[in-house]
Amino acid sequence: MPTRIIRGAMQSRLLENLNPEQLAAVTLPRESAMILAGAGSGKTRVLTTRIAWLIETRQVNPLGLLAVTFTNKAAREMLTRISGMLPINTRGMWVGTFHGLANRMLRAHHRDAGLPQTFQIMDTADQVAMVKRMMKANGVDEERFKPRDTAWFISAQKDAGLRPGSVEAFDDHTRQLVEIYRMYEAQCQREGVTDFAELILRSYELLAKNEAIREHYRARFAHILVDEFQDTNRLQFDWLKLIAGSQNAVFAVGDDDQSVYSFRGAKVANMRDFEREFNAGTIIKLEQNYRSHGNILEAANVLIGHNQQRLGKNLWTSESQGEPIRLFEAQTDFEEAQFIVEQVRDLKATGVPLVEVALLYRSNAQSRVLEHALFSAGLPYRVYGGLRFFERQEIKHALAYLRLVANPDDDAALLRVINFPTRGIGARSIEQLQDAARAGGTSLWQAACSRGGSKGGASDAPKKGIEGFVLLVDRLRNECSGITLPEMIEAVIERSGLRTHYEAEREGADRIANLDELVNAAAQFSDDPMRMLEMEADAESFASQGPTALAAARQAAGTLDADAVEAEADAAMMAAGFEDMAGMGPGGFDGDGEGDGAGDGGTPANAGGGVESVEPADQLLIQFLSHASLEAGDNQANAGDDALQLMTVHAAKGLEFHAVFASGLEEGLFPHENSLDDAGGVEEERRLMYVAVTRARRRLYLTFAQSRMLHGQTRYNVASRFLREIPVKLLKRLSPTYERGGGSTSFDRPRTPSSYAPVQVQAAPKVEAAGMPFRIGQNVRHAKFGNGVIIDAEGRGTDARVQVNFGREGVKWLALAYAKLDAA
DNA sequence: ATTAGTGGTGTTTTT
DNA sequence: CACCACTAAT
Repeated sequence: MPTRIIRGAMQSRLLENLNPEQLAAVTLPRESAMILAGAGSGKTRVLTTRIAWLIETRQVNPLGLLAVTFTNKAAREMLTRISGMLPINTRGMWVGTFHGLANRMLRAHHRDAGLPQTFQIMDTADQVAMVKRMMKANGVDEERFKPRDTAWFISAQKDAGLRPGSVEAFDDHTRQLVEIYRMYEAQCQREGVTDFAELILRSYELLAKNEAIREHYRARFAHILVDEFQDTNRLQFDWLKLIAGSQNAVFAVGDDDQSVYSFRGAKVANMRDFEREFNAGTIIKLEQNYRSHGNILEAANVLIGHNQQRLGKNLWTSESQGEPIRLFEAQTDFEEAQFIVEQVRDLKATGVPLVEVALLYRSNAQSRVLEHALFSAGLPYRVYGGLRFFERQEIKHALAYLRLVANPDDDAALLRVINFPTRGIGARSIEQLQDAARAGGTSLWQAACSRGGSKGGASDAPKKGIEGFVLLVDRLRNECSGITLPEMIEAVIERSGLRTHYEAEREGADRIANLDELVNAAAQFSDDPMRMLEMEADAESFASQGPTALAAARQAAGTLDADAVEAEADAAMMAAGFEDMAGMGPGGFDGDGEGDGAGDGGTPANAGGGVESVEPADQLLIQFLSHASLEAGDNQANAGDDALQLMTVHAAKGLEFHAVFASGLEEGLFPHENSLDDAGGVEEERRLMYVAVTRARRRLYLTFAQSRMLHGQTRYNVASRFLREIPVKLLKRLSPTYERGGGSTSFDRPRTPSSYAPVQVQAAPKVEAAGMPFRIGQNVRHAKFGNGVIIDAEGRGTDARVQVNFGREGVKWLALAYAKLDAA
């Protein structure tokens, strides 16, 4: 076969239509580099084309590169695009999220990492529950140390790479937190569970401590590519450094203007530090935007220009100005929703598919009103975020039973279901169990077994309940051997009594449906080709456990031996038209070739067998549970339908739409009030706004409401400062279809920085007929605080007091007898 | 010992 | 409003 000709043709096709900067980035030599990629500048394209180019020009074997993203969606997207560009099988490639890849590495080397093969991953809720248990057990004051905050503290330490012994505590409070951290950590180890941050920290430590493993991965991954680099935290930064060593090239793509995850430990400073710490030779800026029309882009540029802390970058487009940005001021959140419904209908009527329309908001709570309006209007929509599938309580209950089947020492799982459905085990019994477990240094499960079994004696009622529970789980475990994953879940749902329980519940129909959906999800997962990725990781674990283990694995696995793996990899290469690469070691540089191959061989279930006598079906179960933790799943099923897309601005990062509605643009909401006091908080909110604006290709709506129901009460807000930062010439004011009288509004007022106040409400309710000259919703002026709006009032005559929202100056109660307030 | 009912509290963004 | 912790009734 004339390989050279094919290769030449493919190469030119790959690099077609790249602009000079993109081309330079894609074809950089093997050295670390930072690509400063603005919104819509073809970031993902550059990343994936670079991967394809490296493979296609034989600079690297597909298995010799590592590509890291933050979201599962981004990882999937990358794999899809790569397979679209090259006729290769992406299976087995290390492309995934930090957490996913760390998990994969830990599964492969669980012994060296000090974890049981069956280790589970707790989500945030589990983590908080565990912290709470630790605090209770050790008599920590729950008033002074809130479980949520403490869990957050622990994660933050891990994100910084700090174990309890390394945290610097200068005050009692911190010392106590560290103490809880220490207990938490010990408990996790006892139970064989991890949390999100632990995956990466543990993986980091594994690489740091174990030279053989470190060198293995360093030899393998000649090219490391990182997406959304601005979102990396310190630990992830160090993790990358460790894998890269001094030889491997790290291709980092990021945009400091889109850094919106500092609350989760992300450090924009990592982008600056990269150059120095990774010896980056090159920095390339991608500034041509291919997404948005001129007006939208200009608005984004001006907006982000208000930030001081920037690496500096200015997007441009060759597109025309396009439509003006539409601005709508509603009186209420309800009216805002109505307006959006109208506009969406118009868009739909002009032929815009609803999946091309996004409805964005700052916080999940805002989706309710919008959903209500859309539902009433009969417009199909899909909400991202919020409570996701695997986070629903019925799903977590079912999964907890499965977790116990996989690992009975998982205390969190046990506590979740030991009395659900209720079987007469109350707080007191559980407490006794916990005492026994602590005394014996065992898991709750072990305590439950000895309690139910040996300690016969008195005819305790709780003993019966616990005994029944132990029996149930044991029976489930027996039943689960030798059946498929969906069958296991079916068995759990039936035997545990979950189905019966929810059938009896008034609102249980949805929950039953979700449980059935879980069985479906498991069936799909069992057939999912993506899952093979994980399978292969296990094949690798044999390799890294040395020749003896490898030999054992070969025997035990039957179909899987090193030769088969290599044959498989070669076959894939041949199929891809890379016959000259077949037989080449991974990475194209090293020669170890330690079974870094795909290992399904047509009998995937066998790949995980051997070594620790974990049954294939159990292996699948463990993978499914990891999957459930790491990818919480979407929360609504009908993904294929043409539906309006509802999501937070955070969730929208990386996406683009024909039309975008950014709603709730009010002071206190966006920018969010919680972010106003900390340094850099507003700048991060502004970056978030920048993300929202740059999602739109052709049409952008900015909406806000003067009053809004939030947490059960009406709040009177003023227009977001971000709206004022957008040049008026780019905006077009819209009115609702039913024209309300003219009159100035908060948006028309003089744009002094401190006047984020006024709102005009036409029919404000009268509070007090006599002795109260002001009405709720009325605009007022105060000599010191500036313009504001009345949001509450009480008393009359000389006792009369009003509560005024002065926007940036805050919300204040003022006594009319003293404060001189004028109607504005 | 469990459950149902009540009252207080607090709220961003997510792998 | 939604979630928790606590209390009173079973």
